[in-house]
Amino acid sequence: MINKIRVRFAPSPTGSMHIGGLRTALYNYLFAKKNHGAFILRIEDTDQKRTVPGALEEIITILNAYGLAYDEGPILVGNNLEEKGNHGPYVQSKRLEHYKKATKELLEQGSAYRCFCTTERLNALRQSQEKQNLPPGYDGFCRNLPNAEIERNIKAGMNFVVRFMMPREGKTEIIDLIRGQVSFNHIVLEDAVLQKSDGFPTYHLANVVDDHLMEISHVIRGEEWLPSLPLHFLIYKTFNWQPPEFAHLPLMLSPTHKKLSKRDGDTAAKDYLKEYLPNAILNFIALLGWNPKNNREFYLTPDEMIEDFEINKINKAGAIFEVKKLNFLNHEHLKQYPIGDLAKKIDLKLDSSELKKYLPMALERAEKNSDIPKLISFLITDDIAYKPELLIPKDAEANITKTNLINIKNYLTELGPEEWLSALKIKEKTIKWIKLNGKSNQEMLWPLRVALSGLEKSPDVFDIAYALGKGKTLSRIDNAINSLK
RNA sequence: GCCGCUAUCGUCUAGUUCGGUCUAGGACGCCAGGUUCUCAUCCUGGUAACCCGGGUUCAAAUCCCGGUGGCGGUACCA
Repeated sequence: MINKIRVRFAPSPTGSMHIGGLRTALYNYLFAKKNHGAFILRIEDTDQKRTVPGALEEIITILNAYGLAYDEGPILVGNNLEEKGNHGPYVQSKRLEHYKKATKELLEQGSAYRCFCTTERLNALRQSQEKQNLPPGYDGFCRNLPNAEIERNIKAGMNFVVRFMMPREGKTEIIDLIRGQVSFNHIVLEDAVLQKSDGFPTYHLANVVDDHLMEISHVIRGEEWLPSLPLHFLIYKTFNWQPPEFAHLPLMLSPTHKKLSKRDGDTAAKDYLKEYLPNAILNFIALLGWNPKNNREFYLTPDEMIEDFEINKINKAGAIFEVKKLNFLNHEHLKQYPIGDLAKKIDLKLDSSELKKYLPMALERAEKNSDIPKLISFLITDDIAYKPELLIPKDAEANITKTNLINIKNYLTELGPEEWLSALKIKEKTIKWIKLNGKSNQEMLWPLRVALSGLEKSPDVFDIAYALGKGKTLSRIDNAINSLK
């Protein structure tokens, strides 16, 4: 029987969660759900110096905000950090004894060794290798120290790291779920540090030990880890552990083809929440590097992606993060978002009847969330400032326009309450009336629309009139008439 | 430099496993036309790509060889 599918998202709490990290989390989530497995959050904070206070809390908050629920990992209960799941703790700094034990075992079986080399020696070594164009890496100086010397050094209180005893020949070949077979010659691999002199493990050791202990079946992570894959694989082998399956995701690149960085705009997953709907962002980044067989482009929620998701349909090459498509997708998502929720999200202080009238006009046009308040502001304010000349249609004259507006006002005043019940009713009646008077839509409707909106470009004139209601409509026309000399 | 990964329209991609149905399809963007009082929506059409050079073959985006470009790694960071 096949073991249960278990995947993890394992960020470091070293700052704001990157949008690329969010995509890694998404793919892990989709893979887990697709296979009825577990999605686990693990925090990799083995580097004490780089750990940022509050970053862990932000990771949890962000994952929640995007709706990527995990089955196990640290959770926030109020302001308190707790955990769920029975493979914890899920924060690496609380798992030190596991790594210590692993290191000890490796040392005892001779698969790792203590290295007493100083930073100075290591730097000098690197420099000379660079000068000679040699492959960089540790030269194995401490690889075969006599036991007596090791004892002496330890007794003398010398600092040491623990290095992996990398085989000097052969190669490691691994099937990556996305890339197929990848292979690495051992000879160019160095004896990587497994345990730092402060007693903390490096990523390499901690990630292998934890993935094993947490029974992770598939490691889905960024391509930047591919070069250290053979090391990880060999560590599993050394322990005689069953290695998980691996999938290395392509990177997300900036429009300048570089790794996505601050210079290219927002990189933090939380920044996008300001301008875009979470599901629109997820829709966008999911398709950046993955595409379903059916070529579907629109997913209202991540859960709609689950059925279509196939990990081997993820692309190998890096994808450029082009925000134009995100704008388009956000527009599509906006149109389908429940109006009440949306009002809450962008903090619109309007009652529900106003929302029902106003929002559809904005949603037809908005790409970013912040476009919405801008698009309906002319409806809310009583102070619409515009140049009177704007009222006059192309090739028309001021006095005629003024007369037209007066006629429209009189006509609308007469219009009964049953016509004011919908934009469509107002429209049908008004279009007939204009025709009956031998006028063109342009000479009548343009001034009306500007009078009501104050804008050169705006939503449909009848939508506006209906949203404004009879009273406001008439008073805005009055203002327009008065502004024309 | 060394190691690894990678390469189809401006961008995201389909097609590459099993060579012909690909004068390379879709989406975004952009352009034009239609609908329309303006904008947006909607509809129609257009724009634009197989990294380069050899080879195999009746036939190559697809197979082989050799280049080149891009990205990643090269830490007691992850």
